Amino acid sequence: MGKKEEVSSPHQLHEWVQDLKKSALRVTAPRMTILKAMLDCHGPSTVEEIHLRTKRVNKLTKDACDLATVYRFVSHLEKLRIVQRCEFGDGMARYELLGQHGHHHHHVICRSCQRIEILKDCEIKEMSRFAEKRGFVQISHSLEFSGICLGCQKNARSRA
Amino acid sequence: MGKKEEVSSPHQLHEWVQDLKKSALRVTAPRMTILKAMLDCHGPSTVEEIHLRTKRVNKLTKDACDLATVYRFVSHLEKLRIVQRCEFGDGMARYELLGQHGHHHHHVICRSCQRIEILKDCEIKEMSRFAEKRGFVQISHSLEFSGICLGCQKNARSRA
DNA sequence: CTACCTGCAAAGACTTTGCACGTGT
DNA sequence: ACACGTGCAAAGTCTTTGCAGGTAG
Repeated sequence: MGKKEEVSSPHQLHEWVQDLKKSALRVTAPRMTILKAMLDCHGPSTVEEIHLRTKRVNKLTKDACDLATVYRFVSHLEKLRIVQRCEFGDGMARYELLGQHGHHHHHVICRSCQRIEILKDCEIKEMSRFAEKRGFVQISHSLEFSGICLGCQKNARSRA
Repeated sequence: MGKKEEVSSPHQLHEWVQDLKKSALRVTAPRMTILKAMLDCHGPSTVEEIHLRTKRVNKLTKDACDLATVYRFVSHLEKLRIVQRCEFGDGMARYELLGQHGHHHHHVICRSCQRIEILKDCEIKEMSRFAEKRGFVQISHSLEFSGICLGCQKNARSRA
């Protein structure tokens, strides 16, 4: 009511359908439901949460699809850069639609209730302050980079 | 040979023994071996890697202790802030001694060979450049904060 | 002597995989 | 038609836990 609902869902959906087709991925009922479920999730969600939402989105009492299907599909969506995978160190991956809050952003999670909030700024000190302003205490963070190192680049070249 | 070996291991060990005693944790053979094994690991290591090193450190052919013992002990070490836990999003936690390279630092991991390098600077742009200078390509990063949110602080107070 | 620690084995949690059947294109 | 997607169940990883016997303080 007071909150803005996700806008342009139909538009978003249509765009994703194009992305799937471009990548030779098929547009199926379970996949559409998963996309709708993810639109319905506000923020990074575990595969199980997404799976639960497929039930709700379809207004069904039984699951809209198998949990394995969600796992397989979010993995595709990650490669297509439609979702980003987030790790909070609590043993399960979370997936979040990109484009909802701009590309490549980060989060604060409450170690007690697991609620996740979004940080828009991308400067580490700014972001830390952001979390403080929201009243968080005992703030810690983890920052890890990944890439392909020199050695592996050379190996790849010599294999080619 | 060319590289500096870990200095003051005996001193380090003695310090940790004091930390354990202060926390009413017992000083046992398996625990000493795990600490030595961690000193022998240069950088963040998985529990399995640490476990393997306990064999080598003791020059034994059989395991110096059970894998479960390593899990239980590193968890203690984390609470004592003797080690820090790192997550690289590949499904297993890594543990690294603090104090070896200064407190609270971050890493680059090669997505291909899993080799981990240490980043000393703590400014995100600087760090990204650091990884580039080392020849990494396709660099991405993940940054997540955690803390205790306002709601949970209030709940904790009202429960007290 | 007592509380804590350990090894062993089993269970748990999340995720991946194999396979036969179904379905987009 | 045929490759791709799906459900189901089983297996795979990493990690945690229960318990009986052992040990530090």
